[in-house]
Amino acid sequence: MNSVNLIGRWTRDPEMRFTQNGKALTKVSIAVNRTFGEGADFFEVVIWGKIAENTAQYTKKGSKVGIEGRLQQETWEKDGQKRSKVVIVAERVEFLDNKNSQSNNEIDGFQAIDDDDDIPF
Amino acid sequence: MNSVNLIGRWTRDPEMRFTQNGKALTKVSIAVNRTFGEGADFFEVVIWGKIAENTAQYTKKGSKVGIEGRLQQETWEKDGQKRSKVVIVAERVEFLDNKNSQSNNEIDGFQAIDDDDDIPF
Amino acid sequence: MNSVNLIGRWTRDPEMRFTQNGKALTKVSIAVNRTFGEGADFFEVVIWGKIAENTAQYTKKGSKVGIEGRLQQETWEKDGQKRSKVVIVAERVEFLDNKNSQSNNEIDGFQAIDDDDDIPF
Amino acid sequence: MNSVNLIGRWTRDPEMRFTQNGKALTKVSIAVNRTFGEGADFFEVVIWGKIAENTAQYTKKGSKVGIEGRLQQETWEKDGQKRSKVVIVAERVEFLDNKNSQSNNEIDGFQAIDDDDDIPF
DNA sequence: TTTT
DNA sequence: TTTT
Repeated sequence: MNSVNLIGRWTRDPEMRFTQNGKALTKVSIAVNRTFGEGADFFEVVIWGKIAENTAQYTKKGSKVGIEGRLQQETWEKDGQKRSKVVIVAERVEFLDNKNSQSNNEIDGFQAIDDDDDIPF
Repeated sequence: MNSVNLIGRWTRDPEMRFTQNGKALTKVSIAVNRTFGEGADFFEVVIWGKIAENTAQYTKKGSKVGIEGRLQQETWEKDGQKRSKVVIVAERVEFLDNKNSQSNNEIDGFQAIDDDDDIPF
Repeated sequence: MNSVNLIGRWTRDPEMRFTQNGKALTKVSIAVNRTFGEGADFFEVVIWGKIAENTAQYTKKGSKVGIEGRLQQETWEKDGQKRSKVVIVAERVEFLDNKNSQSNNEIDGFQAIDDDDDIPF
Repeated sequence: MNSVNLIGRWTRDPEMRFTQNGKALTKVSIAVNRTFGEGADFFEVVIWGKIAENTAQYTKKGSKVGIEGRLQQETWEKDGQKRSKVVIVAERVEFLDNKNSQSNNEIDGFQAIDDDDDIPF
């Protein structure tokens, strides 16, 4: 079992690229406010596939999102030394902003929740 | 282990009362939209203590919230028959609405996320 | 967002059948012990596909499992009255028993954790 | 919202100390097997208070546990450079081993699940 | 209806 | 009984 749930805001614009296999990969980082008003924690988020594309297209720095995913340890070498860090692989991303939100029918794989009264859900 | 995380909207105004022990108890129900735009699921939510008071005071029918909690089975008797249902005991409630959101410093036990554009990211 | 994580034991043997579409569907219920030793909560669990088959094959009444999934509201009519209940749709099931545990290579879609003493930690 | 749920095994003995405030603090790391049998991810875990004491006393390297908690970013300076890493602050720890498991009445704050048939639950 |  |  490996399950993570967060609500926060992107601290920068999501950056999407396509891997050699043609799969979309978006990287972004999230600020999660602490419960008792003392600052935030910042985590790196990795998103694959259609959700990666939607996130890059419909959200930006400052966007509020809810994410469901799992923790992953990324490892690499630098100067002959093994390094590692923890990232969140998001398997679902939910737009929580007014401006950016879209209907579920328009954006595949997203669950948008709107605040505007004039949007025809 | 017993952990639940939801984002949705209250389907009615939260109803708060105080138990005989003087502890605040709020009951409300939440609509959680499904991932692929086909309707919603509706769950009952129970909240205790200071968070119960804040929820009753600062949210209402239609308010968007994120909740962390656990599943609980409530049992009772009706017409001599045992009945039971599943409710969510919310241990944290996060306001996700513009209108209702307050700073973490103002509302004890809540993590509010503002939609203002002046966030220092 | 709709995410549930539980650890508990099946209170009865998992019952599997195939739907008209040929998809495996397993129903079972789980007992989740409360944190402070005062009894348990009982929830219904629904599992689809290959995981449904594996659960039916490799677990039974009393088996200890960890499950990741989501809450779902089931509705039906009885005596002309609308009835509804909450079930957990398990998207991952992890075997936590010695006897039943199998390697990840043997059972597709499962993450088994063995109790053997020869783990290379 | 910031919620993490993991099942895995300690990769080393939990190390407990008391902070200047007299609060118990246990550090340990966990190996979480991946879903499809390809290795594991390793995360650092921090535990406070009574649960920290129980974890240090009743579990050891190789112990299987379920943890509920939250993600936290730890930051420090090294060689004048800001460094940071992600750790899991465990708010609940559930013993999943036969050998180590104890009844809920004996160990405060733990939910133990036994595999032995001869333990009088 | 309930697991250990 | 249901939110947007």
